[in-house]
Amino acid sequence: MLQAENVYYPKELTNGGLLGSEPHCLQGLFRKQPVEHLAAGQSLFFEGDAAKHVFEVVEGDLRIFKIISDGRRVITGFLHTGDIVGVSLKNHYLYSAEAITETKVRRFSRKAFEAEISNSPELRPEVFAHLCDEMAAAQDQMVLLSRKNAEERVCSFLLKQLRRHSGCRQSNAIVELPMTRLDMADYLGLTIETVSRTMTKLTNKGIVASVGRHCVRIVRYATIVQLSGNDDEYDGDERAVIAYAGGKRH
Amino acid sequence: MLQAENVYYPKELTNGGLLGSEPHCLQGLFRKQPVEHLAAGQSLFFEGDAAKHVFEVVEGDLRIFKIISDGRRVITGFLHTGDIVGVSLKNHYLYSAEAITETKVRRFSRKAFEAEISNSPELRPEVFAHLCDEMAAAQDQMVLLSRKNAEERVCSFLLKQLRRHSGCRQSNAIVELPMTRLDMADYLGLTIETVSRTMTKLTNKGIVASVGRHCVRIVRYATIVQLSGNDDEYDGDERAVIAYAGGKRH
DNA sequence: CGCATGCTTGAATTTAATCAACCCTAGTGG
DNA sequence: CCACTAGGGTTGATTAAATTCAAGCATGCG
Repeated sequence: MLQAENVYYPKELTNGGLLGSEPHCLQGLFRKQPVEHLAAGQSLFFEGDAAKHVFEVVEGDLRIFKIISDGRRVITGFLHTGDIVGVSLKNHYLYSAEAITETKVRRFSRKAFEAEISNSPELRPEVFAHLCDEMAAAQDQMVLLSRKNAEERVCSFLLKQLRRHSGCRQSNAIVELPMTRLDMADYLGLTIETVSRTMTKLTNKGIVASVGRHCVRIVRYATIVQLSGNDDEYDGDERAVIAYAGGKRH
Repeated sequence: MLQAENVYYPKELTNGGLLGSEPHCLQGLFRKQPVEHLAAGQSLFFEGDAAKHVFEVVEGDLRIFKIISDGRRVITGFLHTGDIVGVSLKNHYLYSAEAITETKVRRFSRKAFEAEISNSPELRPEVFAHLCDEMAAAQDQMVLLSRKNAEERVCSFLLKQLRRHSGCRQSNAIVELPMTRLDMADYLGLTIETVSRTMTKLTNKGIVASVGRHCVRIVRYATIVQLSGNDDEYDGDERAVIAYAGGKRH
């Protein structure tokens, strides 16, 4: 089921184990754990499995997904270097995780993880912030899936990828898309054909430029922001309140 | 902006204030707070506002929503008696909250709330569980919005409402729908017309029976479960693993 | 080279959205 | 008490967007 069954696990660190070197960030907890390798396509865990570990992505990309009754797949998120997965759940994983590219992860027992957290007033706010970010992302995704058309979805996605990797917001930035078109489709609630057509359209309009299959250059950043349907101009503290009246219906 | 500006707020309770009567559940924290009344349609807080309070719904129903650029509204959830709102965020509310029916709430300062939490090893797991539930609900909603058709959405919604109020899962149960059809539509990512048509269809097929505008009787529970597209038969610990192959495409 | 996989493109179909009309009910006021 | 009204809800006809079905293209790998 899980790979890496032959990896050696050192005795799990309890809070005692970190005396004198208390980590000040979540990633720090994983520092001493051995790195495990996942080949592209390999599963890290499955929806419904007992949630025994929390993971840090050391390098690579994964998809997080759920499968419903008749085989339809919904990707609820992608993970990248530095991300942590497995915090926001109780006893069982709510979703499956699978490597997209070759990937390196570190794991930490949830039990020990929770012990560390509850004993560290330093770390607790960080976990809380992590959960809030996850929640905010989920809400944005609900907005996207609920009310955005294909073009808006794809543009939102490109921006998200852009901001994740580089903090860079300029035109001419390069966005990596390690996942397949099917992954994108299952994340955006579209079909592979619609994603493809939309990408082509953006390319033809000169808004992005294709750089091979898994890479895109942002040509007109401002246009993408506009097409994404997020009022992203205002992402500071103050936010314009927009009345709910007479807008586009859907 | 907010109503109840003329309500008297007692000095906010810090952890000291609860000596000798430490609450063992989140709702307990609010016990001493005054009850505020909201008329139907009144706002509790707005997306983007500084998140100064956490709220407990004492009685009534609210909608939680976001508005995007051109006025499109997305309802990300409904709140009912006993629910707590405002936990999973950092400095600003991520959404607006509005009373659907006449509603009573209690508020608690976030600062004091967080102090209580971080000083109570009893309460912390409860907050954590709350966040996990919120997260799980968000994921289910993403699945619904991403891959379910109108009928599946409406059936999923009816089941959710049914389970929320009564734990009752039988046929012939009555489901209250205090919200309008527009609320349902904006929650389910549909239009009001599609919601209406779908409800009519379910009624004509004898699966539900209409009991006035805001009420429905579940006639064939099993059928609704089936139509909801959730593999809800298995909600114990073990879960069937379903291969991702050859299912309905969308 | 030849195959497989992933991606693109085109045409037909389907679902839900849109546009438009009408109905029902609760609440108001004469 | 009844008529009127406004808001919410339903229903029908038409349209639009995305899906589905189908074919072909590109890239990478044995």
